[in-house]
Amino acid sequence: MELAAAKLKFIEAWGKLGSEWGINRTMAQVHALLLISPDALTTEEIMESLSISRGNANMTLRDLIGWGLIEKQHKAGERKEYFFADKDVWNIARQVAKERKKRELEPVLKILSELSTVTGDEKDPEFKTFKKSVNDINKLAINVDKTLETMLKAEESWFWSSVLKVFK
Amino acid sequence: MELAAAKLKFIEAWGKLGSEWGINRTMAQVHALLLISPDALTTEEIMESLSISRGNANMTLRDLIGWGLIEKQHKAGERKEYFFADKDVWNIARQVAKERKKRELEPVLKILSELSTVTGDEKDPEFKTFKKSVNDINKLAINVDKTLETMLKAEESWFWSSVLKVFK
DNA sequence: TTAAACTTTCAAAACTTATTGAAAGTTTAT
DNA sequence: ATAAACTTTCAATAAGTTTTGAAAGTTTAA
Repeated sequence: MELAAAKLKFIEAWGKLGSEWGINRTMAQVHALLLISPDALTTEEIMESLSISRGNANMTLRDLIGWGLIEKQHKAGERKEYFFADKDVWNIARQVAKERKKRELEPVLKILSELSTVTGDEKDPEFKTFKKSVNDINKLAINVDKTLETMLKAEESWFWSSVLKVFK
Repeated sequence: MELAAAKLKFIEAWGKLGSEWGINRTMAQVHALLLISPDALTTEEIMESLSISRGNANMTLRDLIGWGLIEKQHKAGERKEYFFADKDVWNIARQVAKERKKRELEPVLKILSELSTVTGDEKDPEFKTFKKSVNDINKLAINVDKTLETMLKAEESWFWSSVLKVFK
């Protein structure tokens, strides 16, 4: 396969994966573009490469910075802003895990612990079923949270060797 | 908190979480409703509880069956179909992991391994950067895949005790 | 200053996805 | 066979999300 075709395919696949996981397609595509680009790119170049508008490019770049996935770079003697992506895939995974944990898992944990406090008649099947489901989900969510916490602190090789030891 | 209020809150939270993770909100809500219901419910009851149309209820229930999260139940002497959810949270987690692995991770792995075969000039920074990113993502995805594979086969308590040993 | 270079904003439009509801289809009991 | 009970389909519509692009805002150099 040609490099140019491969790049397009990668950008498309990354965009599709993103949208299946609740991440805006364009955002995933811009990220993909920067991931495979050896140099930092300008807004103009990104607009051009992906055929997107200035407004869209600007907002998407802002969001990606918010996710900690890309950074601005200034080149001496130039006014333009350049953008580049962290190329360390383990950092990327951690960054995404960190943000989703904060934005989604933590609010859910909070609600679950609130819901765990519901009181009622232990003889009522409605109450018993509710309580059991909520408690079970709560326990699972706490384990997921702990695992993510470990991942956030860990070096890649150590993390995977630990997790994959499970196969031994 | 009252049981009735807690139920509503649970359904709402589950729906929101679902939509953040690329799962249709209504589908997540119907699942939540069945999860906390001690008895199987009819389409009618589900429509009523969540104020959704018959068509929507029917399609959503079908999708949930497709995901292996709920089942139809027939009651002796009744024509109506009843639906109930598997209440084992570990089974649910495995089922979701299994489906998403199949629907999303596997296609991506396939593309990544194709993209790994791109050939080019090792001196070209464009080529080097592309290759490195694709290879690194590929390795990470393979580890994720292996971990999910283990999870799919594992008992809950064994899986988490293995994974959480990482803390020792 | 001024104006060119560049960035940000946001209302309107385009696109995507979810939902409705009525009609068609199916099954069962009589 | 018929009709009642129930389920499924799908075209139309609504709701939600993303994108555009022109105008407003900002920064820099001269």
